[in-house]
Amino acid sequence: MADFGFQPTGNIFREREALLEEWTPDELVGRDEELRQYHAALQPVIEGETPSNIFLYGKSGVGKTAATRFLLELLERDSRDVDGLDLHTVEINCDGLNSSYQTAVTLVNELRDPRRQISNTGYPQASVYEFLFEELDKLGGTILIVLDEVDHIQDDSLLYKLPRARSNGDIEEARLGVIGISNDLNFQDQLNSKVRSSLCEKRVSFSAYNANELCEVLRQRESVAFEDGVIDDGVIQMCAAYGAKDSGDARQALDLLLESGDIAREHNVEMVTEAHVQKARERLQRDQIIEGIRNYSRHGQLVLWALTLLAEEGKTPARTREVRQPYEVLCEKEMSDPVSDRAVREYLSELETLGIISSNQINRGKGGGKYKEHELEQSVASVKAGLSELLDTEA
DNA sequence: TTTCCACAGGAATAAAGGGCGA
DNA sequence: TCGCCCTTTATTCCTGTGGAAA
Repeated sequence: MADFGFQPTGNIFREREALLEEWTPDELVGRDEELRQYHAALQPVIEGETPSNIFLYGKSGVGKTAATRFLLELLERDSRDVDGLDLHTVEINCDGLNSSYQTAVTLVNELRDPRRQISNTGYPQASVYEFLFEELDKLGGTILIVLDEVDHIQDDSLLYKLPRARSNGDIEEARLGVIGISNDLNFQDQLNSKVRSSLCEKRVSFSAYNANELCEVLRQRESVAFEDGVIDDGVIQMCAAYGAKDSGDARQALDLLLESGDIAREHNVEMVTEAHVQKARERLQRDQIIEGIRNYSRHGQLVLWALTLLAEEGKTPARTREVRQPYEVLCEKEMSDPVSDRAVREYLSELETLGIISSNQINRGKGGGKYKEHELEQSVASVKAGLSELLDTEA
């Protein structure tokens, strides 16, 4: 058997944490205008006034969450010097929370003692809101609630209630401000007009990073994260180019740099090269697929598997009914009944949202009709690797 | 200008499952 | 244990869409 003992290697990292999402830099690069607007929207807090509700929007990885953490840290620091200002911030990520109910439960548990947590089901909605307002009032002072990825909440109920809690008499002691963060640029339009006007009192739009800005961001982190001279020429540009291609996403570019460093360390080499970036990209794509469909129902995974088989045979883009044929064969092998056409359409639509496949609408007019064609957005090898890992673990 | 096609996707509804309080 | 209240996952039904063909 191989020797799995742990020995320190020649470490290329100085402070690896600087590439992680939770790390907040001393200075945010390339976000000056966004920070100026955001700062102005938070100003009432330090004046001791009721906070504005703020809505941040922009594609993923453009610095919305980082800017929030950066400014809230400063705000908390400076608020300590202001007499009579008692500031609290609560941050939750709504990814995986589909409803107002689940979000309210998460907020209650965030505010409560670990011994008094409530479960995710079983309570009437009104009781959960009652618990929430009770906890907020108990906390008192000025409370900023950050709802990251707020567009995942599929109903308006909580977003309607929170900004009105004080005027409706649900809370008496606390002053409440809601900061909603969304990757979905159309989210505001989908909101009920009353919710929109209260939740989006102040709006800050975050534009995508271009390749030059991404280079700046990566260099800033690289200088902290890595030892001097371990990054090969071209590695930063390559990560930035991939990030810019992925709609100006700094998070993906940073993940890519981190993974490249990890791969170099695994191979016990002293330099991170472009070859490591290539390898890291494949690994991240596979992980993205696994993460995206980990909690998917079996049929959702089979639909993706069916499209992958078609891609392997060079039969993509494929229309929905063409995906159905291999899907039914897979169901037969699994000895389970296939789901309806409607459900297959729903799965394909979700896979598109996850960025795992892309769908294109085709209209062939009279006699041909209108339909969608789907193809993989990631390489067949990555999808197969991701799917087999999931299907094997579940088997 | 109207017709037609092939779906897409919204809405209503059902079934199954889990936690809570009485 | 039972009824209630919530969830997720699915089905059925139905309307809307939009560009080529008639």
